[in-house]
Amino acid sequence: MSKITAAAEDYLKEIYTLCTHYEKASTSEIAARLGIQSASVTNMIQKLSQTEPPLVNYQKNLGVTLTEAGRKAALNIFRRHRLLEVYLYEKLNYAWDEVHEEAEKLEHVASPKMINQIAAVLGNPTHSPHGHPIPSPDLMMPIMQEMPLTDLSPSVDATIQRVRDRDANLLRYLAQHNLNLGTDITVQKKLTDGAMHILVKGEIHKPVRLTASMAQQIFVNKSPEGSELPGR
Amino acid sequence: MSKITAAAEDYLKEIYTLCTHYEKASTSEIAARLGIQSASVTNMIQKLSQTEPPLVNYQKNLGVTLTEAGRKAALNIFRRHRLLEVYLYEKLNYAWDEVHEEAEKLEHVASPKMINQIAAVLGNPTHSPHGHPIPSPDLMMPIMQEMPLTDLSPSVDATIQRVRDRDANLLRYLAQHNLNLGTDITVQKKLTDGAMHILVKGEIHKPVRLTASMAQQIFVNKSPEGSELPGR
DNA sequence: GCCTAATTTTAGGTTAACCTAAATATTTAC
DNA sequence: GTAAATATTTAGGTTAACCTAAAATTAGGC
Repeated sequence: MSKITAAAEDYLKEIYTLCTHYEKASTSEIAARLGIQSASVTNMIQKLSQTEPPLVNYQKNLGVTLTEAGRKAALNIFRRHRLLEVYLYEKLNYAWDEVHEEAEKLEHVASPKMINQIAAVLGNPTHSPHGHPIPSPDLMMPIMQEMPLTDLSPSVDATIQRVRDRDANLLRYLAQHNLNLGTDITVQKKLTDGAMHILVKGEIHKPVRLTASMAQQIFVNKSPEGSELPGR
Repeated sequence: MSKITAAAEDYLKEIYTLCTHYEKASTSEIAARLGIQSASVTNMIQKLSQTEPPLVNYQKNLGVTLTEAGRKAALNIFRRHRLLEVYLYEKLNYAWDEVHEEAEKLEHVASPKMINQIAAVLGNPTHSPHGHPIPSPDLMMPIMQEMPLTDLSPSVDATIQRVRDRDANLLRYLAQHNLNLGTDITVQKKLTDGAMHILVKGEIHKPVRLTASMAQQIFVNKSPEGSELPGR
């Protein structure tokens, strides 16, 4: 149980996210997402598979998955990261497009005590400012009830539940057009290339245009049943 | 003006403090205070003297001083460190013996924006929880009016103004005996080895014993003139 | 099924920040 | 003033985390 370095923590996070999507995380995908060369990834993965206990399952050319220890470590980092995001947003007046970058650095140095205090002061929030679930202190991940905005049919009422946090420009654009977490919306029109026009409920403004790649980063909840705002 | 690494920041802080005491900082003193080997210090100093602009003045075997750029950088780090300490103390319920260690890590990653927000939320404090002065945004260091407790004559009323922050055990001991910043005290008796007995004003408890090395880390203000509490 | 393309790994190199051991300066002590 | 003690620097080594280039493996196209 030696100390996990900041770099290793970044790998674990990416492997976690990739594995929720694809079963196994490939060397080149990890490299692309971390913005480094695949050779470096192979290298780190080999190290992570030789720690005691191992953090990843690795066999040459076959992709990586997390071990239970690796999964726990990853959940812990997500908890830290997302609590820090909420804290910056709620207590230090950060905008939601600014919190990710700062949390990315703080998560590697904040002590368990600091994370506990932050969670306590915030009242144990369950979701980040972008709607990502925050693992509980015993590392259980809250279940999200959501669908991709791209799957929402026109004229159906829905609420914005989650937005990916990597693209600060997107987050700024959404905030500018009043598309925030909890905002009720409808798809007015879908274009053939995947772009769409969105109507914000209760506003008479002209519709907000979203490109396909923007829409892909937004997740919603159909209104009738699930109209509660997540705790942020 | 390339980026100053975390390790370099630690060197600059130590060189700053040593230079306020001794004119020049010696390799071995820096090494002792950072808990590393002198050879490593020589190495880093040579690098710090070759940056553009140089951060330290260095000539073989003659000790180091900070350049103006180095001094500015050091003051900036002290500002960050001490603001973070106040923040942890005031907003996250840290005890004063816990803040130093946490701030030591956070200071290297907190962005200028974060430091600004923290300063604003706290109302621009001028002193750390241990009474150390916090450089202003334009890096002016508040002037301290204080004397070493070891210089205080028995029976003279004084107020605790500053305590060095490196020794968490000392800080805990002081807090346990109600010796906090702003506490009014008197020296009851000085022993020959430099130890002393302290009376806390307004308390009927038996005197608090301080060893010489403890007393050396405490700084006070004689009461008549300067009885204001520092802003913390 | 074979060949090309893409992916992954190996091999060797770089930088930052430490280390130890040995060499060189400097200071102190008598 | 010289020898012994102390301080500083040099030289060479280690580890973490990246890199590039080349070799090996796997996958896709027809």
